[in-house]
Amino acid sequence: MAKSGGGKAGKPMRNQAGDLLRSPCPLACLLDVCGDRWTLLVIRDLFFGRSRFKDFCASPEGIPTNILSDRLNRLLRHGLVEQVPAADGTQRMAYQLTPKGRALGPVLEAMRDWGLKWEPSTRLEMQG
Amino acid sequence: MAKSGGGKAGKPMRNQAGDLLRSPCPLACLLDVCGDRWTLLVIRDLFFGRSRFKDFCASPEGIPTNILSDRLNRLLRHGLVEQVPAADGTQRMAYQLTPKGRALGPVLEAMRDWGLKWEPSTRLEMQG
DNA sequence: CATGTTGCTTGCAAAATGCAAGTAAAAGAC
DNA sequence: GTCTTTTACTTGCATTTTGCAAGCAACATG
Repeated sequence: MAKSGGGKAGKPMRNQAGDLLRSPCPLACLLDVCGDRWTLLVIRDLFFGRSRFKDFCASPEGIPTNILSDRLNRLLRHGLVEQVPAADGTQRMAYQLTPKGRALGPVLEAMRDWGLKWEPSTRLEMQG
Repeated sequence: MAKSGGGKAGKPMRNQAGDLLRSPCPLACLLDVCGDRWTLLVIRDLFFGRSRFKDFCASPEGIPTNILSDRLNRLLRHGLVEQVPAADGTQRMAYQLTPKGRALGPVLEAMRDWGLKWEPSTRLEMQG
């Protein structure tokens, strides 16, 4: 019997961060970056204009700080997020979406719309 | 100092499957159902017309069978997938999307479009 | 009935997660 | 400048999830 999984031939494909792809499927590739319970919530917060570590921590879901640190680094590595000097005049750095990260807008909108329609206990909050 | 995370008051909110919500955010709610590296690939396969356990196993990403079993049960529990008698005349059951599951179409499309645009090593395959 | 296929479950090692605590640089108060 | 607080993390560790291989029972096929 032929092996079912894995790329069948040629050189192994990699995403923009250099990680091996499970398959050439664009969906699978995105899931390797954002396929967990936290990453898209950080991206949501970035869309809401939040830009600092503490801001992400303050979101109602309560992401653990070690997870947040890991996810921000992954997003930096994959080029969805970049760091810039904070706008408040301090020495701190702020996180913001790159064009590649902002391009997830339609994904977040579609997911939000699904939730609002099919999970009645959800609602939009006044955040951002 | 006020606690940053968690629902602040009232009764705990739950999704349609009865699980506690991390927050009222529709995005967070969807991620509690589909927020991992495999679930949306199963849903993708269902959109492609695949309906049997072995079909999902045969996808190029190679989902482990215990994970597949767990994810199918979760999707059943949340009402995104249902089981019906298989169309091939045998005694077996087939999985198929409910309207709630099919409503994820726009999410998958947006994710696919993102991957095709921003991860050049991905492509649509002739599957389905 | 013998053999292969399908749809799982089980066992277990490895990895990821979640929580609390610790830390160091920067900012603000005095 | 010194003291205190805030910010942005890291570390340790217990718990949970994942991934792989194997096992197995119901069904299908010849």
